[in-house]
Amino acid sequence: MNEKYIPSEVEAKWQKEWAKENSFATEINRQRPEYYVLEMFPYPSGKLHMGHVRNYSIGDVVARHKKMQGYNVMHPMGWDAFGMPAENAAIKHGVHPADWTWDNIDNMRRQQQELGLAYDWDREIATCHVEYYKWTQWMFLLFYNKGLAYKKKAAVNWCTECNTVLANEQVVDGHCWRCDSVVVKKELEQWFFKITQYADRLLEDLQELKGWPERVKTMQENWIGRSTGAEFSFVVPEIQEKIAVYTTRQDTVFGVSYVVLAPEHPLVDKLIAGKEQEEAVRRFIDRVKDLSEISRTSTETEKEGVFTGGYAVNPFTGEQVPIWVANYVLMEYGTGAVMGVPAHDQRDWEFATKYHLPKRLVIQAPDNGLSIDTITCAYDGPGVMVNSSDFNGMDNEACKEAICLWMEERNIGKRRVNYRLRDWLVSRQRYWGAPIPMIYCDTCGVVPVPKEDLPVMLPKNVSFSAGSVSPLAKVEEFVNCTCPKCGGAARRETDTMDTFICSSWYYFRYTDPRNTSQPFDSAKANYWMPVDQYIGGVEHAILHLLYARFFTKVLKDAGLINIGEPFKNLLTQGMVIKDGAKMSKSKGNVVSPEEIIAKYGADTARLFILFAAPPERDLEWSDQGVEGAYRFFGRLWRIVDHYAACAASAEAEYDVNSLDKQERELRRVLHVTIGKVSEALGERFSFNTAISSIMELVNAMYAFKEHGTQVNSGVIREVISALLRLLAPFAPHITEELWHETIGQGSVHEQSWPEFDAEAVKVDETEIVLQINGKVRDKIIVPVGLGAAELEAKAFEQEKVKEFVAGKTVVKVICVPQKLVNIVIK
RNA sequence: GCGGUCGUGGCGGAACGGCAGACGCGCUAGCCUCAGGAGCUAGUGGGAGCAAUCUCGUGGUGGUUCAAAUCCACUCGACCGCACCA
Repeated sequence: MNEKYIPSEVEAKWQKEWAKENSFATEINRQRPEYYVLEMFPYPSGKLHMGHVRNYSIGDVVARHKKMQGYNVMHPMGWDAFGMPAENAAIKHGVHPADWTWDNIDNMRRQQQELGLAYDWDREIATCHVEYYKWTQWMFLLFYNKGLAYKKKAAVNWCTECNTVLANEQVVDGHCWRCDSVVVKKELEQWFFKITQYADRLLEDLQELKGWPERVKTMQENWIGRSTGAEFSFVVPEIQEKIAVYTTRQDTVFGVSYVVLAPEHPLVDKLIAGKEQEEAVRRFIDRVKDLSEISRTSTETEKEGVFTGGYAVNPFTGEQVPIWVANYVLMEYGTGAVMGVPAHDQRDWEFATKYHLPKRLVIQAPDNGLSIDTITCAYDGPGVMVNSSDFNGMDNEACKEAICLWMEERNIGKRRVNYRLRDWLVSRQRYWGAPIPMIYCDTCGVVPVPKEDLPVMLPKNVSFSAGSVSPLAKVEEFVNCTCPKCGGAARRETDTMDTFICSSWYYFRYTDPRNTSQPFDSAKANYWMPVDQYIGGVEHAILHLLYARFFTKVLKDAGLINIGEPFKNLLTQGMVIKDGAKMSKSKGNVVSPEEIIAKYGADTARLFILFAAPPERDLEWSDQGVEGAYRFFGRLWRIVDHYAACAASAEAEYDVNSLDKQERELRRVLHVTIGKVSEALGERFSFNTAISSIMELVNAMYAFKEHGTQVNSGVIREVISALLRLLAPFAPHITEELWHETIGQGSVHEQSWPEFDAEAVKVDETEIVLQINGKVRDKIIVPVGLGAAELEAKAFEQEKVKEFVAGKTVVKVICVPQKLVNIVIK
């Protein structure tokens, strides 16, 4: 065995070997429990970054550990390969997006292999492959046929840099999630998926997700934004129209002093036509529309509005109230119109104060302390109804219900549930995506491409230039087609799909990646799904993770699968940070995985990343920490080298009773370690503590080595065998090499997980802490299993205890066997 | 404003309510060495003391408990998400 640890030699050697064996290919096997571990597949940007390394290292440990535990593990990898950067590269450098993408995939796959990641490469997929996007198109048709895909004209988010529309989820603080440039509103006709139809189930089923971080569930909950209230209408007699309003505070209807419309509200025109206010209202609306989305919806922005000149009738009181238009009312939420109750809504309060609109108190606080003349802000607490006709005296919460009944009886309104969630805008005016399989025919209208005609191939010969027209629109051969219904001349849809559609079902495709007749076989999907452990960044909390849940529910309803949630357990890994900031080119603080692997090897890179912080927390990069991980492997190598011959020559079976004290102690530490590592890799995924206990075991081996030359080779073999198996999921290469140098047969990765021997960790004596009034004053060594009474007696025999107790009264004695004695004195 | 997460040595981080600081980094000393930015061994929270030992210490203030980093209340700070959502 080589005396020195040379990672490059060891790693190259085993990577070659593993590739030859295709060791991580999996098939359905009903003899063993299945386990599906998945890392979010990457966009093939060209190179792996440390975030990827962290993501895949975590997944790899889980996969390898579960396999050693006897699970039938599926651990696949693939490519989220459609998307903007490929197209930008085409515009900038004249490379075709397809060539650019496939080259990048090759490079990143090579890097993953250099990390020693245990993937089933037979299942590799790429969403830009025609055999994949054919089924993405099939999915689109499924949604269309279920009435879940539709086209509508709406004010949509437009990224000026990407030259395409974006879904609401993809706009972050008014900026594009990918390129960070400002997003503007544009009135366009676009394709949508009806995710709002699933809003309730997406919300309710969050409760099922016991294995998801609270944070992610809350974010989804916020995003869906369910609220319950009522909808009813104010009649506007002069134009014979009704203004519907949505409110969660139907208990305050008697306090309405005005109605406000969003500037975009369709009734505004009719209402102001011919009035003296018309000019002023139009000027106001034009000004508000010019404001960016961010400033328009900011809480900082001052509430502004204008009177329309019109009046509406409050159906509860018969009163006429003025109708205003104001910037703080959003057309997209509720009905685009709200009732103004200044006394009980802070926004209305501010608005009414500014424009001298009347305020009426309709809920009195429990202490009777509210008077409309003295309060200085809206009261939104609980209380008793006042100034509310028949509802006076009622508790306001109960009143909410009573008002609903009253409305429903008279048929003037109803209960309503509202969501913040909007439908998912799925069309994109870009080339590098899956073409939307729709055809426009002058005679037949919108016609879906028949499933048997799929795929709608993405043409290769396209000219790329920056601009707002989808490149596909300029490809005559693509656009012109025949109508599948009437056979007449027709045009293809030239938009492609949001790449989040591609990534919404890829985890199903892994279960049956080469199927040519359907997206996947249901039996296979049902065998593997749901994903037992999903791992990825938290940035997808309400993007990919919400879309994927939506897709899963639709596929379930379509009878394709029998599960309602795709990801049983979710681990959101933290970012990799350097000098306090996320690694990024612009900050110049990037450490490339390539560099680290070349210098220290993949095992070191993996070990450092897993050891430096718990997986869900941010990880501060430390070059010295990397050195430390490397040093540990050197230490491991030398100690195993020292005992290699001894271990290799030993029999696997030996008499545990023949061990001397030091050997017993070493064996005890081994089994303590097995226990700790097993526990740490169980539910908790605290890889850092798992590694620290393995380090302690190695330290114990060095301590043992100090003690002499005569050793029982059996225990040495047991220790090395178990040590290498414990470490194998973290550092696959070095453990494989050392395994072959010592234990020998087969691959360490084909071995079973070490078994914990409870007998081995038993000790004869244990240390007991003696406390006086909760403070540690002494420690004694006592035989294990000493009862409380004996322990107490022993404690009082101690000189130190006697000193403390002398002249005092013993109030109480607490004995925790095996742990401590606490004597309370006064 | 609403919701979530989190505050522990010089640093990354450990601690089923039971010895705070495991493990690693850094630092110090000794050994080994021609040498070492290699390796091995030992030490390493602050303060006091020659020492045994004492004392303070997990953002802050209270509380529960024999016992609190851990549980509860309030508070301060950091980060994240949503935010004029009616």
